[in-house]
Amino acid sequence: MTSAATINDVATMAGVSIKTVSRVVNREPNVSEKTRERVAQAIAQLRYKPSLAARGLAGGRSFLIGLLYGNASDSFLGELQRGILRTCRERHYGLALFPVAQQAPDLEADVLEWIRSTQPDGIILSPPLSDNEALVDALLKSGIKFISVSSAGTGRGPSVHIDEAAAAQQMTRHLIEAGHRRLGFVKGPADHVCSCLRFEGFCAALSAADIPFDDSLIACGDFHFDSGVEAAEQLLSGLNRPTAIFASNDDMASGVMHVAYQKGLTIPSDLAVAGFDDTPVSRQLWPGLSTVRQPIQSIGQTATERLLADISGVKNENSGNGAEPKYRRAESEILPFELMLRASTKG
Amino acid sequence: MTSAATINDVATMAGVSIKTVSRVVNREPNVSEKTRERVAQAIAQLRYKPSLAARGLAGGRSFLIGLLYGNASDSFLGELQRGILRTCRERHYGLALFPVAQQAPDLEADVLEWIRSTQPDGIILSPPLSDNEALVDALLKSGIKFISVSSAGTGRGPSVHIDEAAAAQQMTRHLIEAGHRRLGFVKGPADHVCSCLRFEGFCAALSAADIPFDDSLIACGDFHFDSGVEAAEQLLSGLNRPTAIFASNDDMASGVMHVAYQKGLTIPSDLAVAGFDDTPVSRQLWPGLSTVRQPIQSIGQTATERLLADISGVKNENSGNGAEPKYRRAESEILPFELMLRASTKG
DNA sequence: ATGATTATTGACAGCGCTGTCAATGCCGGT
DNA sequence: ACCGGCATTGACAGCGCTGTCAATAATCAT
Repeated sequence: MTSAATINDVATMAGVSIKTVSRVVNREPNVSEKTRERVAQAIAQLRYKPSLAARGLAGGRSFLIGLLYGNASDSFLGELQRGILRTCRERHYGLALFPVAQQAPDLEADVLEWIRSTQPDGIILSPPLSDNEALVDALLKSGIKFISVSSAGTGRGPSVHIDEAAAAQQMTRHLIEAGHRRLGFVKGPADHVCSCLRFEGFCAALSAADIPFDDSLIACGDFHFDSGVEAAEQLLSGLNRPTAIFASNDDMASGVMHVAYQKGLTIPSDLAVAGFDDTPVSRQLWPGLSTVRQPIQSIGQTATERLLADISGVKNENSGNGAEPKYRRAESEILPFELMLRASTKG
Repeated sequence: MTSAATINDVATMAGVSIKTVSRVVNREPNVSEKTRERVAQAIAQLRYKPSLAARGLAGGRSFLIGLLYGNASDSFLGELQRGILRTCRERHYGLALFPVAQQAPDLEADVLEWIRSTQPDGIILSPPLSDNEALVDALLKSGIKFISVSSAGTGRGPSVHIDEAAAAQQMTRHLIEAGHRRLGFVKGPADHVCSCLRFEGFCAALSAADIPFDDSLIACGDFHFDSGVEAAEQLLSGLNRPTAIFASNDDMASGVMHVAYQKGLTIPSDLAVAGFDDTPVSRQLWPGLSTVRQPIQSIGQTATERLLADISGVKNENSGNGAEPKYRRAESEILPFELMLRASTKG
C-alpha cells in the first residue's frame, strides 16, 4: 500500500515527465488533451495530492488563502468555510483562518503582520471587516489580492454578495401585502454596510406602498440576540405597537419573538416577525421564522474561485508590455437571494 | 528595502553556516552560548522569519495541526475552532481544516491522503470521527499524533472531554426532582459514543430514583432537528405521554418543542424539555431550553496544548535508549460541565 | 515538399530549509 | 606531549515541486 504517491509516481505511471504532471495539476495550457487525460487518470488512480509545502517553496507561492473574520455568527462562518473549502480542495489550496478582534486599535497592523508571517496568496474578507475602510486601504496598498464576501463593502475591491436592499424590500413588501401597516424595524450595527442597505430596502418598500415613515417604529441593535430583546421591548412597550417587526437578522428576530411571548402576544396573529439570514435557528423557532436566505456557501465558493483566478491571473498578466499595471477592476458579483416564508408572518 | 531575509542572510551576517542558524532557530542543543547570541541578534536585526514551506519540505514537519470533522454543528465547530486557534496562535502553529464526508467508503484512505499532502504535525479529531474504530486504527498505525475532543472515543488514543454520562444523569435527576416520573428520552445516533453515554446517564438516574425503565418512552434520532420532530411525534402520540422529554442534543430538543407547540402543549407546564450542548439556539428558543453546557472552547484549547506537547515530546524522546518505543499512554482529560437550567424545565 | 511557426514536452537548476555525517576544536587523563 | 572523547560546527545531499529554456513534434504557408 505505502502512503506516498509523489509527482514522480504519477509521471512514471502516465509515461510523461514530472513537469507535464505539474502542468496538468496547475491547469496550465499547452498540454494535449490526450496527455492531460492520461495524467489525470494516473493522478486519480494513485490518489495523488501535491505537497503544499513543496509547491510553495518552488513556486514562491503559499497555496494558502486567508479568511479574515470578526465576530460573525458560527452558522455564517460555518457555511462560508464550507463553500470556501470546497473550492480550495479541488484547487489544492489551503485555508488559513484569522479571527481578528474587530475593536483592536491596530487592526490593520495586526492583519498586515499576519499576512507577512503567513504569506497567503489571497484573502477573503468577511463582514464587517469588508466595511472597514482603513483595513481595505491597507490591503489595497499592500498589493495583496483580496475579495469581500456578503458585503459590497465600501465599493473598493471586488466582492460577492446578494442585493441586500432588494431582499429587505421584498420581505417588507411581503409583510405589507399580508395587511400590515404599522411595521417595526430593528436595525443592525451602523458600521455594517449591509445593515444600512437592509434598512434602505425597508424604507423603499414603505414608500412604495405609501406608508409614512414612523421613527418611533425603528430600533437599533447589534445583530445579537440580546439587542433584539432590548429593541423589541422598546418597540412593543408603546400603546400603538407595530403589528409586524422586521429584524435585520435572525438572532435579533428571535429576541423579538422572546419578548412577544413574554408579553403574551401570539405570533403571527398579534405580531408578525421576520428575520434575515436563514440561520438554522429560524427553522427551529416556533413558529418558524420568515427570513431571507443568502446562498452563503455559494458566495464562499464563488469568492474563492474569483480570488484564485485573480491570483493566477497575475502570472499571465505581467508577461505583456512593460506599462503600468492597470488598477484591478472592483467588479462585484451579485448572487440571488430567496425569501423563506414560514409561519411567523403567515397571518 | 527588500522583503525577504533568508537563512543565508542571517548566516552571513552572523558569520556562521546556515546549519548553525537552523540550530538556533530550532532551539537545538550543541550551540555555544556565544554563537547562539550572535545568531539571535542577526535574526532580530534582519527580522528573519523562517519559511514554513521550506521547513516543512525539508524537515517533514509543517507547523500545522489538522482539524478533522464530520457534519458537526456550526456552533460546535465555531467554538472548537476558537479554542484551538487561541493556542495555535500563541504557539505559532497553523490550523488546517479537513471536513470529511463521514459516509465515504474510503474514509481512512481519504484522511491518510490528506495527511500526506498537508503533513500536519498532529491531528484533532472531533466527534463522531473519534468513534470510528477503523479511522482511529489507521491513524494509530500511521504513527501520527492525534487527540480526540469531546468524546472518549473507543478508548484508544488520548482525548479531552466531559463526563457525558454524569452530565446526562444530573440533568435527568433535575427533571425527576421537579416531579416528573414519566420521562421521555431521544437518543442520538448509535455510532456516537457520546449518544450511548448520555443514554446511560439517563438510565442511571432513572434507576437511582427507582423509576422503572419504559421502552415506549425512548425514541431514536440522529442529532438533527427533523429527527427530533419525528421522535417527539412518536413519543407524544400515545395516550400516556411523558411529562418531560430529555433530548440528547439541543437541535433535537428544539424539534421536540416544535411538536409540543403544534399539539397545543405548553412548555414547561404540560411538557418539560431538556437538551444537551448549550448551543446558542437553546437561549433563543421560547421558553429558554435547559441544557448541559460543555466548555467546548476550553476543550479545544486543552486538546491543542496536549497535542503540541506530544509533538515536541517526540523529538526529545527518541534520544534515549534504543528500546521499543513504548505505546503512548491513552490519557484522557476530563473537563467540568455545567447544567444550564432555563424555563423549559422550570415547572 | 520545404522552411517557418507554433504546440507540446522534458532536462535541469534551484526554492529555503533540515538531516546526516564528517571535520574541527577543546577537555581531561596519563 | 599524546590520545580518547565530547562539544561544536559546517559541507552536502536532498525534500517535492515549479520556472526556464531548449528540444522535439505537429501544423501551416508557400
